[in-house]
Amino acid sequence: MAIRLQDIADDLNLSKMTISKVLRGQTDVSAETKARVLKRMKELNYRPNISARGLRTGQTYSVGMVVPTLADPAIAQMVRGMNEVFRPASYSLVISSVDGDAELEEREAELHLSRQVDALIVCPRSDASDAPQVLKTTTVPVIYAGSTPPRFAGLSVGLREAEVGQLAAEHLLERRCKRIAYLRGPRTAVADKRFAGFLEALRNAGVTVRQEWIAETQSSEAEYRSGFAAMKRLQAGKMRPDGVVAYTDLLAAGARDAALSGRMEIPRTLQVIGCGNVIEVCETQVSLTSVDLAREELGRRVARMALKRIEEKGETSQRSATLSPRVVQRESTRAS
Amino acid sequence: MAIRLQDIADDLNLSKMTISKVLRGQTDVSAETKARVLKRMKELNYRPNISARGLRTGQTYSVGMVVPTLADPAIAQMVRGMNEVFRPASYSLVISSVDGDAELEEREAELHLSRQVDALIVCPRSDASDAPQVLKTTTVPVIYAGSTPPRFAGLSVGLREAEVGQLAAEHLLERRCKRIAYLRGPRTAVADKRFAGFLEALRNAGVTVRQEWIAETQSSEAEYRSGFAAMKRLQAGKMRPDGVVAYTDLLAAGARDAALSGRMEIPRTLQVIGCGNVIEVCETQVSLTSVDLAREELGRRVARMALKRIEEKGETSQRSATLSPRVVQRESTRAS
DNA sequence: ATGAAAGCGCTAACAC
DNA sequence: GTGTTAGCGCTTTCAT
Repeated sequence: MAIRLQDIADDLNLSKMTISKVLRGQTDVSAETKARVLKRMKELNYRPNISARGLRTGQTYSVGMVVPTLADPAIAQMVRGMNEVFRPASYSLVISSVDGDAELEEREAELHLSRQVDALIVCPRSDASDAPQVLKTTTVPVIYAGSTPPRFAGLSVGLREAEVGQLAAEHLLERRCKRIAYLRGPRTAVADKRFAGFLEALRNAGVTVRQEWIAETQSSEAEYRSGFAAMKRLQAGKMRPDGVVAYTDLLAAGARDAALSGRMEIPRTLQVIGCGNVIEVCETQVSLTSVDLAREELGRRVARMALKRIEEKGETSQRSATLSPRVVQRESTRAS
Repeated sequence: MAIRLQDIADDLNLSKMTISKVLRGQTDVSAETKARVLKRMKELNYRPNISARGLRTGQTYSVGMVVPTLADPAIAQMVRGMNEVFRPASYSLVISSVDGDAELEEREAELHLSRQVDALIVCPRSDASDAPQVLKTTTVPVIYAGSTPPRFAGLSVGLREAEVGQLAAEHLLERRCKRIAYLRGPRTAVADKRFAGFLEALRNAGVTVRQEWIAETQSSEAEYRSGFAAMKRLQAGKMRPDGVVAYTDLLAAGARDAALSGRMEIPRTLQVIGCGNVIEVCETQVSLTSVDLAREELGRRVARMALKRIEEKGETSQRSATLSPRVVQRESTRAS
């Protein structure tokens, strides 16, 4: 077995209490003793048993996180933001990925609670209509990251999704686009909100929305191809769009490449804007203007909220927060 | 506080031992009692405290994993493979991302040990020359995933990196390429091995390697642009390559797009092959042939190795394993 | 400044 | 089939 407090105590003819005090930086230990203890700890490669400590104190300094998938740059960004806050506070983030499986999400959330996390962060699956059951029966703080499922009355940090569509539309309108197409993406709550924002911006600008320019795209697989195909279809119509808003950067990239492979020039005859601001995708070819979804900031906010809720044990002085997206301009739209 | 075994025991006028037995599926409990207990557990939303159990049994059923970054599709694939093995065995994978920081890697590994993981999996940073110090002073099984750092004498599951370069070269040679360029990527051990394999394949085929076709590319940032620029340079030379092997898919994509934007046709006048088989990157434009790095299988193997090592407590009947890559053909190279 | 006792929630080993 | 005792490694509380 590994080295324990007791071993060090025996070794130094002290009680384990004294060792424990040194370990936790208590001040009522003589400097000399403290030095001896620390030295021996190093030598023996002592590592405190966090489970045991947690059992005693009721705090594990770990925060659970449930995400639909790890293969999503947005998640990686959020996690980076969270760690920025958690690490300095000595908390660890324990992530589990559930591959979009609702049942697994339930099980993993439960597992986290069993492991005594101090808080639980949930990134809802895109099609989630409800929070996992477990979360309703726990006193552990739960925070939603990205959006709150409709029937969950808890804390969350979200993004003004409607603004995403709105900003994208306004960006193109400011650049004199008159015929703006939209690549719709999946039929999820998030996608619907972005689309609604897009429509509203056009309406506010007095620009008509033509049904034929609202392009349905395939499911999340093969997004690029889906965007490519949709753009080809749009180009085949008699009225060609002079601007495209796409639900994701990959859709936008597909649309861009379809346009380039046709007769279009970007941004001269067609301007394109995506969502996500995923650099690996945006910084290609004629680079893509994109709506940044503030994932890192979102991660930071969620983490800070979690820490606060952990501290205040019970009374909840807190409110959910919502962030705004912003446009990052690149070559696929004009400068002014 | 949460519900404990004791609460259920009190509730049902049983000893907590009986409850514990039901919890763990022991058979020496009457069917009737068992049913009552299970029912009450459900009702009260009882969740066993895994820390406490771990403290007692010395097993936490969690496996730590340290990765250089989460924003890497290869990692996501490995994790999927691991979970495929771990979940059915009731183990959880606890991942921490260290953003390529050696010191952080050390700290996170230590943290995992403090949290009493049953095994530790490490994905070495690309520039790692040595394993974290902590790992030398622990009895917990440690397994390297992807490659073993030079000075670490432990278990690992790796990939025959030289074969990656070799397969790529052979793929192009079989397709009648005579003038094969190579986009080299960063100066890491892995990149060097792939390059060595590439050189060997050419030598075996009696094809000369021209220095001017070995293109240095920028650091990992902006890979696409780097590949694009490198290809432009190659095209500007008097002897133009008729085939390109790139260290990553993103480099390959950049090279492909540079070629397409010039006078080249792919695969007719230029054939391109990348490494990584990242679908989001490969399935674009003229889709990219790529060397698949068997990440999911690697994850599975690592996980199985971890479970075995956990079981056999001490004696180590095991040897490291090495997997082979394989080529996935797409449009950027010819059919035959 | 140091230490003894008790107990966090659970389970192994053994009675009954 | 059920219960008792002891203890995993640590910290809290209170003596000394």
